[in-house]
Amino acid sequence: MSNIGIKELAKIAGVSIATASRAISNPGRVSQATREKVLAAAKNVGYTPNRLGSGLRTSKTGNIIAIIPDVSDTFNFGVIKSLERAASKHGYSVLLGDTQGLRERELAYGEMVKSKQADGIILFSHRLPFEHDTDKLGELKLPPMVNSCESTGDGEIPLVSIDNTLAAREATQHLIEFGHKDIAVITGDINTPSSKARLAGYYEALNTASIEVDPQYIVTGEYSIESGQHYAEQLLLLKHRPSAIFCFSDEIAFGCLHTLRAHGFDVPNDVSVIGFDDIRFAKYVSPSLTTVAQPAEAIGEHCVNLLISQINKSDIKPESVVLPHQLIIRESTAPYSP
Amino acid sequence: MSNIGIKELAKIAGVSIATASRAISNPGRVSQATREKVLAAAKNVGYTPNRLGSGLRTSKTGNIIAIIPDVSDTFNFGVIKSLERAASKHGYSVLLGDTQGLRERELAYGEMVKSKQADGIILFSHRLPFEHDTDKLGELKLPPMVNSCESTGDGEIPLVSIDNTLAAREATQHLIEFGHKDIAVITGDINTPSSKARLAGYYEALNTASIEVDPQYIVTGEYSIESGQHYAEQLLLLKHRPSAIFCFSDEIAFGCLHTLRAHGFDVPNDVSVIGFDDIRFAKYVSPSLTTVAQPAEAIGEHCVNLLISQINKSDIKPESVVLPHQLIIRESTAPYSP
DNA sequence: CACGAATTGGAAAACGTTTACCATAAAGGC
DNA sequence: GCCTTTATGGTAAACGTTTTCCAATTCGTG
Repeated sequence: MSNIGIKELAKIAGVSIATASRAISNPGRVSQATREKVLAAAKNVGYTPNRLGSGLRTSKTGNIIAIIPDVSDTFNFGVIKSLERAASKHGYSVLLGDTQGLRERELAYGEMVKSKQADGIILFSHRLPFEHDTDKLGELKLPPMVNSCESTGDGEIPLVSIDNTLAAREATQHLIEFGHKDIAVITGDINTPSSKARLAGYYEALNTASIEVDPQYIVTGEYSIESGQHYAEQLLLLKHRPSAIFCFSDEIAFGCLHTLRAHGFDVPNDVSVIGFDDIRFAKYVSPSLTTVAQPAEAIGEHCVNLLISQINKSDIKPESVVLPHQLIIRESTAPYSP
Repeated sequence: MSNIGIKELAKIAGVSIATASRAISNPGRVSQATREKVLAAAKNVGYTPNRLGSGLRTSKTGNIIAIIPDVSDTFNFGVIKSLERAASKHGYSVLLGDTQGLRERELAYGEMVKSKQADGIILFSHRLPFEHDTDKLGELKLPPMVNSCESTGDGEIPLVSIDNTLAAREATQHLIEFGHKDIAVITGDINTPSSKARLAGYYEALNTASIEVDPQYIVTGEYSIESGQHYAEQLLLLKHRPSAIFCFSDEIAFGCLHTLRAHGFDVPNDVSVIGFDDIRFAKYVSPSLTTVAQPAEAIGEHCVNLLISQINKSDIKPESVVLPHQLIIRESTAPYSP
């Protein structure tokens, strides 16, 4: 069982333990010949460096922890996949931290950098995973960290996201251009910056078109199918029903479509529905979903790059990056027909 | 920056370094009073044990690596989520290992136990992530490992799954009971044990009902929407079209539904479609999908339990566990109408 | 009050690696 | 052949923890 260590490897390769280490890790002032000799020996005897040993010495783990309120959200998942791929390209691994919205678990995952289980954090939430007094936030010594899609809003943590306000405005404008005036929204958790920003975009579009906002048409929900299912019903109960519904995520839209269908409404002829995210299933449902595409892949990549640059030189706080979105028009939206 | 260590903690708490350690970690022959004293001091000064240090000493990382061919498969994802939750309940974290089907990456992730980045492996694939000669498999000293849903088939690794053959037989029988005789299947990757087993179940059902198997109706695909989309077309091109299609995953079924719809076929009146997995979206698509539910949550939990029991006593090879499935009849299947 | 049991202290080894320091050896340029 | 690079060897300290070994102390109970 006892695995071979670098000491034995050195002996077998016929070099000193110092050169063996130099040959395995990079910082190599080792001749090409000896490096090959060592590597060959390592392969031969099946030597694999013990990361705990090297980590203890270098204070690096090679892990990144992704802290996510809900891992099974399909959009988030796309980002995670891309995260994993990008991380592994740089020699990092991704730890999954599904908080289920529980503060206790947020804190536990937030500790992982301090406890040297990870070198940095990619945060999918607007809540900082640390205990802190809101007034003296500046005093908090933050570990390397990047916000994905949701911002903590303190300006300390670089954010990778699209321009949610603009995207939502465009989505709303699309409906307006189709002649809709009674446009409802079902938001995600209204505490999230993404939902707030999208709501702002919705207002902007209505204002620009001089359409009065009917507060009844604004329903604050959650980012989930069930939420879409439930709040769509609420909208159908209104005396004056909306002719279009802007859902702040595709999952909400799916629930919404389901409810509409269940009550005999035809989409898009009776009601137009537009989603947000462009998850994998959006184009396969019936009717296929008009939605705002977010570049999940690029988001993941940028998060990793920004995080690693912080890990390498901790004094640097990289700039936030705004990635392009795209309105994708499919079958679930149609011109208004009275 | 310099974090406090257990030495300083001991001094602050006014105890010896030995008792401090005993108080923090469990194996506690420490009085309740001193334990509390130490814990209070730890909380006070913000002490968090360095996992690299303790890991190096105990040879435990507290990590589990999940090796998965395709992380974004929605069903797998459900298992992963449950994995994460169960693992964290036991103090473990989950590392994500998306191999994208690449041997190179499989091997890299397989090494992680040896390199002490993880204590055990949960494998979502039938391919062993190690270099080995197929003939002397027994010589391979396997790390703690559990198979999720797919088996490597060597009997060395406990498997957590449903009875795929039985489940597929029941699904096929459901179609037969609806009067269908021309029943096609679109399989997943036919190299996977799950697809093989499901195909066997399909045969069994047809044989039992004395229905002759038409090889044209058996299409070997992949577990993906695109595959379903593509191979459904192939089935539609047959001179004598099937009246029902059994898809070996819900994603395949989604693609299949999409193609059928695109070509003007009505589901279930023209063609019945049945899926497999019961992913979250299955009941929300239109028509809602008849499918075989797999207990993703229970699968994840059992995987973790089996793995941890191996980690704790490595001489034990736990038994495989077969979990119950359930045929869920929704709208996408209907009695045969000529 | 005495005696066994339970708890704590002190010191140090061990886990496996990287790296700094210095010495030595080989290689190359003049 | 001398001198400067360059490559390597040897040794040892450090990273932070757990744990062992004893010895010393306190505690509870009769």
